[in-house]
Amino acid sequence: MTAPERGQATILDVARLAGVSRTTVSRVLNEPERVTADTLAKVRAAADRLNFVPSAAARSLRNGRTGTIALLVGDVSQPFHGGLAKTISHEADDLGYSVMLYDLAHSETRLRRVLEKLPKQGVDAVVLATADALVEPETLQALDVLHEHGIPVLTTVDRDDARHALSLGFDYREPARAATSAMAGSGHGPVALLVGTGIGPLGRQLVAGYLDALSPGAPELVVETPYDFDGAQAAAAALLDRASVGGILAATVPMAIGAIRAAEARGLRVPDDLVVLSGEEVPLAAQVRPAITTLSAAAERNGHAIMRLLADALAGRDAPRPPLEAELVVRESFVPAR
Amino acid sequence: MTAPERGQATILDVARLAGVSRTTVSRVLNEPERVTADTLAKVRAAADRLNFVPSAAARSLRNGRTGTIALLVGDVSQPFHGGLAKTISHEADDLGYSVMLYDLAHSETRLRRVLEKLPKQGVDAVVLATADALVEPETLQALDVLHEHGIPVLTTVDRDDARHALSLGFDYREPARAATSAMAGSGHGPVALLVGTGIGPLGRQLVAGYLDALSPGAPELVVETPYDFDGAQAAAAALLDRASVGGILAATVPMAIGAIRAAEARGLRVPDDLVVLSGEEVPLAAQVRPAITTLSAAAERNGHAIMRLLADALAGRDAPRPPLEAELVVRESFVPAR
DNA sequence: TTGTAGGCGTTATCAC
DNA sequence: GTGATAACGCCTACAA
Repeated sequence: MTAPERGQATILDVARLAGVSRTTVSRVLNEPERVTADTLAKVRAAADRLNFVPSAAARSLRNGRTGTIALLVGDVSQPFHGGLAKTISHEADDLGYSVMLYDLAHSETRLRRVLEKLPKQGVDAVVLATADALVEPETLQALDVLHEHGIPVLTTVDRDDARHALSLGFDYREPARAATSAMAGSGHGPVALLVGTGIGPLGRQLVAGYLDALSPGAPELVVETPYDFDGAQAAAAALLDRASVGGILAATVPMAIGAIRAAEARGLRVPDDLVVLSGEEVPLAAQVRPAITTLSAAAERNGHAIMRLLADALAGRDAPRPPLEAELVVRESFVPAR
Repeated sequence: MTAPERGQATILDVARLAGVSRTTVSRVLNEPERVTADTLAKVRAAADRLNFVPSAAARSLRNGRTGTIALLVGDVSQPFHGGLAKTISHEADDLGYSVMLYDLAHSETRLRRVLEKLPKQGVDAVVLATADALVEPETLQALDVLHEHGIPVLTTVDRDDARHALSLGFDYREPARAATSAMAGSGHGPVALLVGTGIGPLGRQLVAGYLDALSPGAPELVVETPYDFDGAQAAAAALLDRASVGGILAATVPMAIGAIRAAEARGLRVPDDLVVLSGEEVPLAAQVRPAITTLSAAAERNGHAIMRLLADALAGRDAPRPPLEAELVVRESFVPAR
């Protein structure tokens, strides 16, 4: 009974029990083909018997990699982010990686604190899944530090503020233009845009596309609201009180729901009196009434694309950006004329 | 220019640049009070200049703890789990811990694979946030291994299947009984129960409470469905086709929404023809129409309670279970008579 | 107050 | 095909 001291059995315990050297045990773990079938069996048996599990700490100390990626997300409790987290968790698992989750609560302070502790945490890559703007110089500097440490950073939305970051190369400007234009063409009246406070990179694209679509003389109705139901509901209520609005393009599905509830509270029916469109596609959009017409990429597709990019980055390959295209998923809240 | 080789600067680089020993640098990091103000400044300056960050790998190899907790969740894209993940992420951060996220997709195979790799990943604690049943012996064995390694496991719902696991000590049986009874008393007709497939520990509590409330002769309408909107919608549709139902108690909010949509598709109005109640409280419940009346603890409260338990477990303290009480949040889908 | 030295568990290099 | 040995970066007795 070569009892391992207490707690973990180490590679040495296994070696002793199997009557071989540490090196051989290590080989069985990492290059089983370079070892005799006989010793292989012996070692495996010993490892099993001792419930041996190699120490991740020792391993990463030795070879520099941790097998971990960090997922920084604006707010996991929002449906799009939740779906993204789910997909990324699964795909990371397939790639043999684990995922560290950091919920930012849309706070740049929080983001900065996380970014600053990441190099020390030791992650192999970072996925930055937020549409929030990065304004503080310290945040950018923290990103630079990650880059210096050779840790790739991927973003789910194109952003010029995050230097060195890889992104999907997807631009919402044209989709937003087309959507705004279609809503304006539905004859309900002026179209408004609901974007997150601080207007991040995604918001800027939406605003640009929205402005592109505005016919001369049409009012510019761009409203900033917190990224959730409550914020959007309040903002939409205020908007509807002060302006005549026939269509609302909301960045997220919860924001679209908020806008719809605000409209309903004012006796407006969707889509009869007012049409509504969301910039993200999540299952929830089909589950509410009226079901929400959405635009562009779903969380799963985003997640897949990001993870492919990530796999390439981790393997040191040059990443060919998969073209992501926006499509309109027509439901009840807005049915474009055709 | 004491250039650190390439990549990371180590404690030794800092020591050299500051003209002190490694020990002193380490002390500056861990026991700053035991060091002269002068050397403290010198070392801090050097560390700053080199962008030094201590290696988490080396640290945990040395002292055995990783500063990481694993969060295993049935499906993060579901609102309750998303909210839980958010809360736990924030609280863990406050405690100085990082969170590894593992989405189980309600698959026990996945769960087992994760559990088996956890000791090797090196986490300080595990939060098991799923209501799914644990049936395979390998799963239980994997839990035992964690226990042997001294890694505490916390669950969000009381379960007798997970040996050694700490849980909140909250039982849904009585709340489920009261809710069923109230719905039955509303005079709409027989009450049905929608629970997740496989009926896990939470489901068993709901079923028990449901059965408690059934008056003699009332039909037992317990339906198992996947834990999401689609599954519940289909199950509710089938149920409504084969039985006369006046009330539905659904385990989750998405399931309740699915039931409501199925009812609507059959021309039934909620709550006029049919009342609906959900066993979990999430913001979404207030955002849909009809807004859903819910029962018992919210994700944040659960998250807080779990993290308090966790903090105690990690500190080796005996954990006093905070009493969690179920409350009814009355919205549109069911207004109890009073 | 500060420095010296040894070891945490693993893998890579080099011999045999 | 297998084994000895030296790191990886940090912490902590123990000594000075």
